[in-house]
Amino acid sequence: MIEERKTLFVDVVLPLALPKTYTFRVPFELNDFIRKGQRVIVPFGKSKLLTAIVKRVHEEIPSYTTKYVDFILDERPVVTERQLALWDWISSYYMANIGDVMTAALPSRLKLESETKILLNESLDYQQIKLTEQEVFIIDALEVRGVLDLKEVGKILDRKTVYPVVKRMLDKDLVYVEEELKEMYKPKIEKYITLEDGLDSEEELKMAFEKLGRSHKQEEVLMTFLKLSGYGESFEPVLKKTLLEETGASHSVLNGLFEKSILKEVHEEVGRFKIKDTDTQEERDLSPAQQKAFDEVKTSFEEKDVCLLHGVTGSGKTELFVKLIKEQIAQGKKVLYLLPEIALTTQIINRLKKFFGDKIAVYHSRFSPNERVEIWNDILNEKYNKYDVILGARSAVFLPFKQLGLIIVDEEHETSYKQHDPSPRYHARDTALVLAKQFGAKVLMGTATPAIETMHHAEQGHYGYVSLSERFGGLQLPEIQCADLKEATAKNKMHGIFSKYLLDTMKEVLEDGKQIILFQNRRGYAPRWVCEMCNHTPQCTRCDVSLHYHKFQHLLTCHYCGFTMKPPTRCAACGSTDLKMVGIGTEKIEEEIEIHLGSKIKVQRMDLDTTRSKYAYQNIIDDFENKQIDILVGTQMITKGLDFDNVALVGILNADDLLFYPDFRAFERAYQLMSQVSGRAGRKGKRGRVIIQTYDPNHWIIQKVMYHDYEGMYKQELYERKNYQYPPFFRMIRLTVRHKDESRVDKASLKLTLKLQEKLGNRVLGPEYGSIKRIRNLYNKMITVKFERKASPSKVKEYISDCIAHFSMDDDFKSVRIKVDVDPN
DNA sequence: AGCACGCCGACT
DNA sequence: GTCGGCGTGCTC
Repeated sequence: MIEERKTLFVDVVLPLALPKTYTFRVPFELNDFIRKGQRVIVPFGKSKLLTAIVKRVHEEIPSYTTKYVDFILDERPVVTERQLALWDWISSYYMANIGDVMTAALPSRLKLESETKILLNESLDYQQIKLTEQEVFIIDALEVRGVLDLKEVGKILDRKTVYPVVKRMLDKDLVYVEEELKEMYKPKIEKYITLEDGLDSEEELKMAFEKLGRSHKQEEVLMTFLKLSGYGESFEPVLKKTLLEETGASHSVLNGLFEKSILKEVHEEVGRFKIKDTDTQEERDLSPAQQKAFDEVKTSFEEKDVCLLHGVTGSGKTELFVKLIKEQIAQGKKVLYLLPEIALTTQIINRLKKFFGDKIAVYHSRFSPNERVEIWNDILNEKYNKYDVILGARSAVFLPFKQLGLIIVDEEHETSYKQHDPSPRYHARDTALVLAKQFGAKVLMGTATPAIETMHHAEQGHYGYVSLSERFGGLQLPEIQCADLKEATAKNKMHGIFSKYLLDTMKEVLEDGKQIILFQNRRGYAPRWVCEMCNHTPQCTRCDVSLHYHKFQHLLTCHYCGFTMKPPTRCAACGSTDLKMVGIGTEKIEEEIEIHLGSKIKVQRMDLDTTRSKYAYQNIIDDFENKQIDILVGTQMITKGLDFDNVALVGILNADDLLFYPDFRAFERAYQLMSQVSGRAGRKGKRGRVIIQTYDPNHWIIQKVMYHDYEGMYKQELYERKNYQYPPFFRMIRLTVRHKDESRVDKASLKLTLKLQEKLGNRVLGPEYGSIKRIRNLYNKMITVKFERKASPSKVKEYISDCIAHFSMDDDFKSVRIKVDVDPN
């Protein structure tokens, strides 16, 4: 009997900014192998081959002629059905192209493209490995040319489908993809000293000392080494540089120890040893307050899927999380633990690693593509059951989970959960709710200062609500005071940027041997270069902003497009040579501290500039913890989940910058930020102090911060939101119209607004320029749509899409780009 | 996102 | 006369 062959088609998602899926025909011989969720190689456009994800397999013959699927990359799907459903949700809710969602969701290593370049793995001896004929061809070519892209590989092999070959070679580690190589060689290598292998016991170490004989220098170096490495407790290799500095010994002394096989030199990526893992920690009993909260969370989960844990800073939310996670693990379920900006939260990672050892995986965008695919695959192949807990930043919601039981959203209020720039502009907290729903999993949100929206959901009974208002160990909340800058200025009591009150308190605290954190908001007071004659400030050539001055590099830079220039010697406007620097950047604060407190005080800045490298952040934290720094000066960054024991004072240099800027969330954020910063003061023993410098000490937000009155802040703010029709009562969608021609932006945005208003009426606001009129040479105007929460969001979105489509038909506006941001921050 | 097709300025 | 500028449209 002849079985009829089926003609199969697949709808695939392409990793491009395309709104829809594309249909390809499946070659008969692949009929039995094609599966939803697999990666396939498809020809696209004139000469491109792309990695696509199969979204649907079907037999519906399209009205157009299709191309054929070139190759199936995977035996089994790499994207689960649930993930595809989540992609769809994100795509429709956030009005993003499905292709953009794929780009964001899939680790780059899973996306081979025809321009992907491969390089030889130099560390292999090819003579020793059995190679196929094709592999020999490619390796020979690579030895001559160094790099080949996949098209070139195709030419060498004289065939179109090169992926199977290349993929096998990648799997066998014969070759690397170019970006992986970059990752491999990018890390700075530093020399560390550690004990020679086999010197594990004290016995053996004793023998080593005997071997030294009368060499006092060597003995001294070894002793210092043991001290620095924390021998006996938490042993860690010591930086070679540190050891030599510390002992003042010459290199030859160290060489002596190498020769005697006592110490050895290892070359490691900077900071590699900083992550302490595997020394697991026994969990501590919960305090009565914690236990009560824990029980309440569990009770709430019996009825509701989502619970808000409102716990003041230092109340020990983490321990509670740990206990909940353990329960999930015991039931064979996995847990996703979301954090706002993972690079800033190594402390939490380390703490959790102590509890879960290597059953915890960390996933975020700073990891190399290799590491990311590894974690992806380990989660996908549940039979390995490698990880129980996934700790990650927002992109971790895209992992191929199988058995999710609980999602923890830590610091739920953080705005960095919302992806701002490339589309999809998704909110990881809200996406996590959808993800949890797919699994029937629970969501626990933890924060000391819930977002107004979240609190409102809790109040409405959509979420459970558990409060943990007692700080662990009976610690008191810090005492918060204001320094009235208006008064201080009038009475001539300002010392540069410091009020006399703050300065005096700082002196007091330092004399006491305690540490200080100074907080400076970046907004507004960035250091600039200004002409004394005409007040002109150098501007970015591509954006309508003043350039910021970086003293260290002596450069003016644009924070929007990255443009840099040397500070001019004469004013571009009037030609004067009288130029000066103004503004309080963290650099300036550093100088002022030196002026007012002397140069002996050790100050460290912590901002985007000083933490650019992968481990710089952790190094600063460590130094501060080890009391090598007296005063830590920083921006937002220092507010995030850092626990220091010795900080007696937190100073907020100018609170007004936080308060007065045009954004409906300004007050909420100011409150969150100030209480978050305040929480850094006083951990063990004494009550911490916080001094807020402001021109308006009676401002209601400042008052709420001073009295730790979240409840009051929430009520007041909710009232305002209701009055002015903002979230949580109204939904918002922001459209940005962009073009390099200013008048065209004006006309286009007006036309679009009018079109939108046809049906939405006064729910459409704008168009108006944003705070920065021009970015990267593009003028941008914003239109905001606000609509009632009870209205159908999908209908409104559909209408907006129609308006945009209709508007783009106009010849004048074809090149005008429109960006859509649903639930903008 | 690329890439080709297509219509207007400074060069041999 | 041509080379090439980037504006616009399409990709199963």
